[in-house]
Amino acid sequence: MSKEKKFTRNKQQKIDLIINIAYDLIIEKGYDQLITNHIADRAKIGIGTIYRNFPNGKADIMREIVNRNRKKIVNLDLFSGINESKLPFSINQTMLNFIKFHRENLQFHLAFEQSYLSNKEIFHDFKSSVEEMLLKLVKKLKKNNMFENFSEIVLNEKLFLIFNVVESIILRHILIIPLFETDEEFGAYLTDLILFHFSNR
Amino acid sequence: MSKEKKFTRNKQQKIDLIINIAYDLIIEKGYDQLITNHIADRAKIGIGTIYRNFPNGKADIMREIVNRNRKKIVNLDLFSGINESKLPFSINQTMLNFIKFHRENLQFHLAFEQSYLSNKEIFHDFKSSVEEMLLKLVKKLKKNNMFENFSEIVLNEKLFLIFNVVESIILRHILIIPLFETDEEFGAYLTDLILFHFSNR
Amino acid sequence: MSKEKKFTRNKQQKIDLIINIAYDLIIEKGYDQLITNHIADRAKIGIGTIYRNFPNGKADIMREIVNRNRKKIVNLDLFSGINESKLPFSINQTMLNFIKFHRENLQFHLAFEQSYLSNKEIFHDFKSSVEEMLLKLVKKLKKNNMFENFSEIVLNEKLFLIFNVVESIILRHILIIPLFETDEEFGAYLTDLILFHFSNR
Amino acid sequence: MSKEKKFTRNKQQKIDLIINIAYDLIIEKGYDQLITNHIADRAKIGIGTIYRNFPNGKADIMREIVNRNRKKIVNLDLFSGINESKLPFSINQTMLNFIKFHRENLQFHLAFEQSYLSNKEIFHDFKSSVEEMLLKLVKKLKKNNMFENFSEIVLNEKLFLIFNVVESIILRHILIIPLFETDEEFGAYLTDLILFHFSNR
DNA sequence: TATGAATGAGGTTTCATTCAT
DNA sequence: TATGAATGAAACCTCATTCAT
Repeated sequence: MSKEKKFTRNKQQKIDLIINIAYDLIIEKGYDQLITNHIADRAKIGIGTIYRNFPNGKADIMREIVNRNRKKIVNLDLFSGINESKLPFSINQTMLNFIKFHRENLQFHLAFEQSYLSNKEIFHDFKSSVEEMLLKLVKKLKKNNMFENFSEIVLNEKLFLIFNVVESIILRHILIIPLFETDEEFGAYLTDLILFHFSNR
Repeated sequence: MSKEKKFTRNKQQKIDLIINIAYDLIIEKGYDQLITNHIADRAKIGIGTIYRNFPNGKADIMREIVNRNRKKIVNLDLFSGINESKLPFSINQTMLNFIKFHRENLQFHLAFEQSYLSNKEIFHDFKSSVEEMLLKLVKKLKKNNMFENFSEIVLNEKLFLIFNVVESIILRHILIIPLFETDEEFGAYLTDLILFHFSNR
Repeated sequence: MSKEKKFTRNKQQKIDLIINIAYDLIIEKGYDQLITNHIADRAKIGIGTIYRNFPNGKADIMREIVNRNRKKIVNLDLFSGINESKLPFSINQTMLNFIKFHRENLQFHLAFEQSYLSNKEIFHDFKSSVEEMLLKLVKKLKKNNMFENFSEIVLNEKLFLIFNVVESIILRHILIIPLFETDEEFGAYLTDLILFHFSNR
Repeated sequence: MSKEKKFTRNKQQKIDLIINIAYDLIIEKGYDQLITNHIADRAKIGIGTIYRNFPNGKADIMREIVNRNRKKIVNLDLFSGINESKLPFSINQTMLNFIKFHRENLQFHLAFEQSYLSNKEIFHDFKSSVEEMLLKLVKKLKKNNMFENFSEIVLNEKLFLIFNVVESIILRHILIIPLFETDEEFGAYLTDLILFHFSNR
């Protein structure tokens, strides 16, 4: 097979290209500087091709980006390392990872916030994402015989609350106002906070 | 009764008018739909008047709006009702007010978030606002002989953390994903959360 | 017969149209009254088309106009009729043509001056134009065995000086202050002046 | 008389202030960047005061600037040093001064050209200036018994031509395209050129 | 199906001039 | 008479979207 061989990219490849380039541009410049023409230029495709594949332009593209990158926004997988037998330690580890994870995906998170502030629809996908991932997480924990004193429903509720609380605090810390001087302190605080949720409340 | 005059001369009045109309427009349409020409049209003033008073247009206007409406964003006054002798109750009241307050100022908060995501400068004012108000709050509580087992510095730190944590959770609940079904439940949760911060941590 | 079409697609045609209309407008109103919107209006094209083809607007357009009309500014071809065997006469003819040429292109010359007084870049093209045309002229004269007592380099230098001197005097005469009452007198003076440059200097 | 004493500037002082500041601004930024509001700002007077004294704004101001600075544009005084008994030398000196003079007033000359290209009226004053100064110069030379073989009228005509020719060449050299490598060469050339005008022509 | 030239509404900003105070 | 706030036409330019090819 010669490397010279040029093949016309098929539909799916074009879509992938558009999404990837749009993602890069968002990280580089932010959501409000995401210009459809720039995407076409950098992807070396016609602007028409973008509109053929994403009839509502920018909004559709962002929606697809969010769908493909849910894990960069939500990622409940990180919580699956929690181990009841060594709770504080495993939670602490999880939190440190969670903080790190948010720091790494800072730009994307910013863009995501920007986009859903002006386009609520993007948010639907996010919500169902959280619910779906949470369900999986609970199933997994239960399979590992964790938190047997909580019913599946209660565990689901608890984790849902914890996830949202922890995430909003981390985002505030990273995006808005630093609340702790080191990640270690911050992680310790979040660990305490989670344990508080599992206490007699 | 004055005749039809081509010009009306009152700088401060014009500035106020611009700010008020811009505020209304933001509430109605959001920050990215805040258009200088629309402000001028609705205020029935020349577009030049806006740029005379706000040389950087939209950015300057938003900054001034934020400055004038800090209390709609931060408002730590609400916390001054906390009474150590009947802590749970007074905190609960405070939280209910705090939730209500955020719900009332939802649109503005949204606009504020939108604006500082694309214009970091606006944020400086917010930060110093928080710090300043916090200082006042601590002084007031101390004067009323509250929390005597905490030094002023420690109390300041604690309240800073509590404020940010509570606020980010409330905003997530209101703007993004509802975490509780009723405000009473939510208030109760936040109360517990605050008490946790005052426990042996 | 084509139906009414919303878009007409012919990049080069559009570019030519823009340039031609801009040229006309410059002749009519001068460089500082050349407004991108006016060009679009008169050409019945969208303003965006102008900015697509000339990203820096007016400056780019003027630059292209100057490039396309170099001969209306410089035109050393006129000098190629110089015949050493009947020098005074051929020079005189050349000068009369040169004067006439400048009078015909007066408005454009004015616009050109206006434009390069506020936009030095436009000038680069002019300079290289002069040099290039001069080189061609010298080659041509040499091929016709003219001015054999001057080396190519010396002839080039002499003609460069003569061209600039003559041109600046003609422009002063036409644009600023009339120096002679008739073109014949003026032509005779310029002829003498050129001969002076070919004398023992 | 106390230095504290504040006196209201009278009309003439205001006019002078406006003219001086406008002149400075022109030198700094060029004619098309001369903004009436900037003049008022820098002069610390109201914009209304400018329009009271110069009802046609910018145009009137430039006209007055030109009137007051004729000598920076024309300055035939420089020619009064010409001495028939040592003609080449005195002309050469004059030319070197003339070149230097133009170089020093380059910015102003540029602004002057810019202004009269878009406002021909400014030019009237210039023309009469040249004529008037020329008349004085001729009278002076005659009084010193110079050029006795030319009638006053002829001398006037000759000097008028010489002045315009020399000036246009110098301006081309300085503003547009350098014609000589050193001022000495340039001065020598101009000297020859002037002598040519005084020869049997 | 892919292209990208063309569109033009809509945004920002400037600045000469007017006129109420 | 001096002021400078106010004006607003008019300039600039952007970019999501359409559609002829």
